[in-house]
Formats: sequence, structure tokens, C-alpha cells
Amino acid sequence: MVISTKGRYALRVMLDLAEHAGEGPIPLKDIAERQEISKKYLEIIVKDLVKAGLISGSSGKGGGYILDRQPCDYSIGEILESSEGEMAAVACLSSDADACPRASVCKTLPLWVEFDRVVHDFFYSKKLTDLL
Amino acid sequence: MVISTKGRYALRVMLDLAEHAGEGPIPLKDIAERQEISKKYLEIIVKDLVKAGLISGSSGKGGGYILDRQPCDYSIGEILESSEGEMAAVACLSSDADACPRASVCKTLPLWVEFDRVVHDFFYSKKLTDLL
DNA sequence: CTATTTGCCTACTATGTCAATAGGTAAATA
DNA sequence: TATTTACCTATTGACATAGTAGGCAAATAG
Repeated sequence: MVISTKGRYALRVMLDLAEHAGEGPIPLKDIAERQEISKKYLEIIVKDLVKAGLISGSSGKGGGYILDRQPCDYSIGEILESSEGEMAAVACLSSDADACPRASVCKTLPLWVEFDRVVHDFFYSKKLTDLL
Repeated sequence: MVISTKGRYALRVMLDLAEHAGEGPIPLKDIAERQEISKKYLEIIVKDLVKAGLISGSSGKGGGYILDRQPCDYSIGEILESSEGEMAAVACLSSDADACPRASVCKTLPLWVEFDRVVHDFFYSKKLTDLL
């Protein structure tokens, strides 16, 4: 974490798509207008969502983006992680960081592990449909 | 949030002081050596803790830092907030940011509010003594 | 088959925060 | 009086964030 603009926008894009599910591909232009977010910036957001396999895009006239699954089958956690990367609250827990040499003696590490679990459970237990 | 180095170090300083409570003022030099953190950087950390009224410093020979209360009377939350500032997971909730004009229509805001509460409760229910 | 609409791609940039260093002054004691 | 300690202001390099700019590729409507 923290939850940055990128992750928050990603969630709003997913919500927007969920609200217009079944209407065929939704152009980014429409989402940008409704959500009052720069279309250019949204391009970056949706790119990550496509790469993560959460949505699909189609080019050309009549194109746009659609959800790959039912809205109830998306957890908030996976949406945030898709756009923000790993959701580690502290560097000690990040897998790409070198392991802390003090890990075995660190009295604070268990706290971060526990917190990480709380955060993870919170976001993965919530579904996209819970926000509709 | 996120919990940065500053907050994590602050917690380790507080723990170190708790472990040596009753031994009189603890010089920063000793903490720096035990915790393997640059003394210069720790100066910044303890400054915030002093300002927040969590610890007190005394100059001169035999000087150092002491806890102002019993270790059990400090919550982890107040230690982190003292060194990191307000613990808001998303900008939408930060009090110093201008209020978001979309707040009244935003479908994601309640999620952030709820998450903020979970995080707050987690850290404020934990005491310094829980880590000893 | 052409114009238009849409997604997709690479690059660039300004701003700010983080993590830390540097060099000094003030206070207190042995 | 020398030494030890806290305390103060400034500076820096690295990195992430939050965007912008401009163009190419694909697909459809006419």
C-alpha cells in the first residue's frame, strides 16, 4: 500500500463497467466523462486491468471495455493489487525487497505480519457488488 | 499511511526505551547501536516523539531520552501517528486535503471510511507492551 | 474503400516525499 | 573546563506519483 490515485481510479473504472454491464463495450471516453478523470490517465489504469485479465478491450468503432466476469466475482483486493502491485503495508513484508537481516530478532515484525493479514482479509472479502 | 521507515523506526525506539525503562535517560547513541540505525536519522525520529509528548530528552552528560508514561499506556497507533502524521490510507480521507467535490456521489468513499476505521482500531487497540 | 472511432504504445516531465547526511549550537555534568 | 549529550537548520540523491504528448493499429459505419 498506500492506496494511491491509481488504485482508487481503477476501482471506479470497474464500478462504472459493472453499472453498464450488458450494454456492450464501453468506450473509455464515456468512463472518463462520467468519472471526471482524464482519459489519457485512464489509459494507463485500464492497461493494467487488461493485463491482469480483469477486463477486455476492443478497438474500432463500437469498441470499448467490458468486464470478463460477473461483478460479484471480483474482489476489491484483486482489483487494487492489479493496479497498484503487491499490497504490502511495510517494506519488511515486500517480497521484492531483500529480506531484512534483523527479521529474526525484530520485535515489531509480528505486528506487521498481523496487520498485513487484517488488510488482506478486509479487501479480499469485499466484492465489487458490495459497492453498487 | 503507508507505514514508512520513519514510523517503523519510531516504534523500535519506543520499544528500546521500554526495555530499558527505569535505567534513567538512554542516550540516542546507545539506541542507534542496538537498533543498527543511523544516529543522525534517529534524531529526526525522536524529535517528533518529543514534540508529541511521548518521550522527554535531557542534555548533557548522563542525558538521553525517557518515556513519559508507563509502556502499557502507549498505543501503537499514537506512536505511528506522532511520527508519520495523520494515518489516512487514502487522500479522500485526509483532513488537510481539500474536500473531494465528488464525495457526495462517490460509491467508493464508504469503503475507504470503513477501511480507515479497521486500520485505526487495529493500531489503537494494540499497546506498546504487546510487543515486549 | 475510406473516414472515423476507438484502443494501444512509447516516451517525457513536473512535483513531491522519503531516507538520510552534514555541520553546527546549546545545555548539563564530571 | 572538557566532554558528553540533546537539539537545530539546511541540503541531497533517489524514487514514486500523477499526469501529459503524440502517434500507430485495429475495427466498423457509411
